[in-house]
Amino acid sequence: MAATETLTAERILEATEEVLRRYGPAKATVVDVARVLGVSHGSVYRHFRTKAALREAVTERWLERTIVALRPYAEGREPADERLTGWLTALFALKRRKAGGDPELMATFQVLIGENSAVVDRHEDHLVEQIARILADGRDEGLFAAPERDATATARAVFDATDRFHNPAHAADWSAPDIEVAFTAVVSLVQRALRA
Amino acid sequence: MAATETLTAERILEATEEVLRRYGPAKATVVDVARVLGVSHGSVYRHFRTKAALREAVTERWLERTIVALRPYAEGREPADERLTGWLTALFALKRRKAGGDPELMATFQVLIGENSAVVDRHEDHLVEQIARILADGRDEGLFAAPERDATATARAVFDATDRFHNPAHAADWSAPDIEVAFTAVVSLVQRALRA
DNA sequence: CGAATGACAGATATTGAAATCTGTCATCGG
DNA sequence: CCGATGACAGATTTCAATATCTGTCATTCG
Repeated sequence: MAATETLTAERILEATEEVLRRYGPAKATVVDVARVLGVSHGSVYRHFRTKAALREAVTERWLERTIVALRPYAEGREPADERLTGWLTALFALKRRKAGGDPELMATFQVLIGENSAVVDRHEDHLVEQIARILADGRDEGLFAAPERDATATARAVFDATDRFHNPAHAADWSAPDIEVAFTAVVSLVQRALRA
Repeated sequence: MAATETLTAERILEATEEVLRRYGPAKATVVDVARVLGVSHGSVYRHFRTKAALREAVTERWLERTIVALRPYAEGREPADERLTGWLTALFALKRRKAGGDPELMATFQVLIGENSAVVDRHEDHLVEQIARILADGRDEGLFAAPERDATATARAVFDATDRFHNPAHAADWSAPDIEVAFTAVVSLVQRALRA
C-alpha cells in the first residue's frame, strides 16, 4: 500500500477504524490492522502497547467527534433555552442517524463503549460541562432559575433525564414510531423544570 | 418428587423460575424443568405450547410483582408529590436491591426482558398508568399544574426521564457511589417541572 | 377417556483438536 | 542508531464431530 508514508499513530487509528467497520469488534485483529497498513503487526505494537489501548484510542476519537459537533450549541449566542433544546435535539439526531444509518457500526461502537467505561465517563463529563455552560448562560439571561446546587449537578440531572435519547443502550428503541413525541415530551418537561 | 400433586401451569412456572435461577437463561432447558417436577418433558408441552411461551409467562409473573409492590403508592391518600417521590424511590430501590443482591439473577431477568419486548411494553404501560393516576390526583389537589396534553403523556415523560433509575439496562451503574445523588437530582428536576 | 409417556426428526449446543491471534524480543537493514 | 521485522510461547478462536434439546405424536396407563 502506501508503504512510503511513515507509520504514525494517526494512520494506525484510521486503519483500525476501517477494520472495525469491515469485520466488527469480534473479528477485528491487530494482524488485520497491520495488513491494511502493509506492515508487520509488531510495528503496530510500537505505537500502542496493547490491542485494548488501540481500541480505547479509537473509542476516544469517535466520542470526540460528538463533542465537536455539539460545540456550536454549547457556545452559541442564542437564548439559552433554545440552545438547550437545540443541543439535546442535535445529540439525539446525531446518535439516531448513526444508529439508523448503520446498525452494525452502532453495534460495534456499543461494544467499544462497553470495553472503555473510563473513556465514556470522561466523555460524559465533557457533555455535562457543555450543558452546564448553557444553564449558566440561561441563569445570567434570567431565563432559567438559579440552580439549588451548582450548575454542573443540574446539568448532570438534565443529561440523566434525557438518557433514553442519547445512550446507545437504547438505540433499539429509537426506531419506534412515537419516539419523537416521547423525546419532545421529556425536553419540555426539562424546560419547565428549569424555567425561572 | 411430589408426583402425587397434579401438574398445573402454576407449578411449572415455579419450577421454571427455579431452573432459570440455578442454571441461567442460556442453560435452562425444558428437560430440566420436567426433571425438577419429576415428569417427562412432553407433559410440560401440554401446558405451554413452546419454550418461548413458558419463558414469556415467567417474565410476565416476574414483572407483575413490581406492579403489586408499587400499588400502595399509586393508590395512596398522601399528597401527590410525596406519592410520586415515594413511587419513584420505591421502584428504584426495588430494582436496585434485586440487581445488587443477586447480579446473576438480574442478568437472567435482563435476558428474559430482551426476549419478550411485547410483555415489557405492556408492563411499562401499567407503570405509566400508575404515574398518571398520581399526576391526576396531584392536579385535583392543586399541587401539580394541569398537563399540556393528557396526564398519560406527561406520565410517560416522567417515566422516560427516570429511565436510568429503573431500566435494568443500567443496572451496572447502580452501584456507583453517587447514584443516589443523581437519582435525587432527577427526581427534584421532575418535581419542579410538575409543580403548579 | 384424558393425562402422561418416550421415541423420534430436525435444530441447537458442546467439545476438543487445529488454527489463529496477542504480545515479546533478538535480529535485521537503511 | 532506530524503526521495522518475523519467529515464538501462551492465550484465544474456529470448526466439525458428537451430544443434547425442542416440539410432535402414536402409544400407554390409570
